[in-house]
Amino acid sequence: MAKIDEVAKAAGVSISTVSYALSGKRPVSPSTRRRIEAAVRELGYSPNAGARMLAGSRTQIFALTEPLRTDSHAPTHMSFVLATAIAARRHDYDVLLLTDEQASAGMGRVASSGLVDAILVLDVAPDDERVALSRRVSTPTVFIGVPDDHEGLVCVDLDFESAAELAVDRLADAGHTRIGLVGQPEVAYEKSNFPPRLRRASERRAAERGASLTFRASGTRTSHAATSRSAVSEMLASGVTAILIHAADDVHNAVLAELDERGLRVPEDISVVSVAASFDTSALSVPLDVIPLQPEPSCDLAVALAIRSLTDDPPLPGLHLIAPTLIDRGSVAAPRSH
Amino acid sequence: MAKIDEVAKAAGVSISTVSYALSGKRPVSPSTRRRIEAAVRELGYSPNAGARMLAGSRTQIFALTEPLRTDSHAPTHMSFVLATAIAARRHDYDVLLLTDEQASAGMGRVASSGLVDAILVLDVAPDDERVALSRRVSTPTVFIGVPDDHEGLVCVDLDFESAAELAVDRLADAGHTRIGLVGQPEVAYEKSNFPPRLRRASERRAAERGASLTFRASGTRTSHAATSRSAVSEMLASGVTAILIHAADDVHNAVLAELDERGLRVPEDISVVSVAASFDTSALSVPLDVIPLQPEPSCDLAVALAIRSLTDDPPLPGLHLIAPTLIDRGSVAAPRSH
DNA sequence: TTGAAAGCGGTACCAG
DNA sequence: CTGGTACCGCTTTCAA
Repeated sequence: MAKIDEVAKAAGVSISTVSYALSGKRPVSPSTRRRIEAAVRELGYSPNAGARMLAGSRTQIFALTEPLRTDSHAPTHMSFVLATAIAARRHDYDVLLLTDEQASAGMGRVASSGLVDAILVLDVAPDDERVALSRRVSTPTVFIGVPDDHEGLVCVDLDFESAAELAVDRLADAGHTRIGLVGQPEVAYEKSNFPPRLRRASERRAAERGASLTFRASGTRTSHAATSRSAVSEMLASGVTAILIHAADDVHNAVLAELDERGLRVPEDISVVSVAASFDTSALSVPLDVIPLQPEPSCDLAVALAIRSLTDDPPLPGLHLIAPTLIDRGSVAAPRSH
Repeated sequence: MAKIDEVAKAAGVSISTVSYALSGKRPVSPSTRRRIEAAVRELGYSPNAGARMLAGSRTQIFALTEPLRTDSHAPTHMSFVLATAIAARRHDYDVLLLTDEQASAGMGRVASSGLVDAILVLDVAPDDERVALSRRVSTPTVFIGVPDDHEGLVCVDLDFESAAELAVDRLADAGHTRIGLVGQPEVAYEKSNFPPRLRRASERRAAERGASLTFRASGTRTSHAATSRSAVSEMLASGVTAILIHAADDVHNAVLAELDERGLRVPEDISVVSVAASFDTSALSVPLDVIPLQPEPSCDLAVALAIRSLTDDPPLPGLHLIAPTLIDRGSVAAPRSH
């Protein structure tokens, strides 16, 4: 709770010198710098946040808006929140949590009160109402996810289209012509932005490669296991030789359990690839080839863009997509010739 | 981005009158108040956060510290974070997320920079390092959870001891003398504060009621299902007629699946009670009697205490425990006489 | 019931 | 390389 003038006195310098020594915005001789640093340490000085905001016009705070949708996968969601907070801290930013109260009023509030320097938008819906809001406020906004109408917005995300193509190609290259896609719960295809993107791109690519693609959603939250197992049954019955999974870990477990129960080995009898999984697929009963969905790259980039949008060289609006990578764990092989 | 002096001019009053009209800390005549409110609306005025902090010395921000422990149950954790944020907003407070970077340095930082008015501590460990920190800083701190050494701290939590007693009594009253407790994963008994509290209290109460209590942890995150099912098997083998579950939803499912597979009906053949569940037990295949662990009461109280600790009548240090309630869903009956 | 003005604790410009 | 000081925008005493 010491103030800057006390530090100045203790170090025998002026207030401005202390300020500059701390911000580094002006050269300070090594000797005075040392004295100042010593004084800072002695007094446990830490600049007052409010004063800094007022004088500086940088708050060092980002808002993170997240709708409290009950259907979004909590562990995945949390990992994005954490990754964002950590990325922000690396750049000396704190994160203010906005849980989308009444119609994202929070966004307007923090923007117009100058509480935050930028806004990060998480868990984006296809028709997200925060899109309109972000266009109204002057506070720079970065979307982590891609809404349908993203004109003029800065959006960061995994390139789900490429991820889908990569996955389909992987199977097609191995010779598969009948592919099954076990997807997210139905609701995710309406409320979330990336499941439809991944599904459409998979279907498109499969067609391009001359393969058939059978899609099945993975039921509701409580019926994951049962729904996914019956989806697998149907797929097998229709001659599918390879399965793509875009779903939570429990669905993966259910699919693998079903295959196991039928005595089907991976990859000898059937190939399996996990797309955009946000958990560790090597911990499954059968390690799966995966194109991981990692929070870090997206969140790091989002933070970087937010910071850059505070400079005189702001990022261009548009999609900043992260290239997917495929991790080979040996769960893909050529289809059984029969 | 309008400023207070513009509002004052527009309303034809002084700056101070605008300030008072908005804060309500001084009577303002209805007519001027109306003019001011109109001006505020016209200009879209919203007081600058930094200036307010500096002049007022209230930031209207709470810090929420959460360690990024990988073993804590994400959905439960998130529901506490959300409940806290919502409770805070109801009192015009925003929440700053501190993800326990290097040794809770964040707590010290936000405290000494005066960025927040109070600190809320989540996901408390028995030997939480944040306890020592909270004693060092002058910023009021409220723990949601009870660390081993909680002297002088303000702690809020469900009364897990009473919850355990309530659950055991429920079964004992029905005539059960052999009770099984399917608990959390092992790690939770070291890293988290409430599982041991619940376990100890259950054992104590069972002893008081002349019943035996067999405890089994529910394995690691990935082996929930298998471990819990074998736990149930062993318990049944040792003559248990009632099961207490203190675990996540998948463990509940596993236990019920195991019972079902053995042809045991609830409650005719075996009684089951869920303790401190943070999900809806009525959605299980068999609706279970439950003593719910709800985030809202704890988080609301924590926020209320934080606010009160900013007044001249701060809350007394100590445990603020929330009384548990039992919801009867018909999963308990008298043991089968054989 | 209202106004004037002194801070709150920094930042950054203008001098030296 | 260092000092003096005018703000930043609001809250709150002190006066009227």
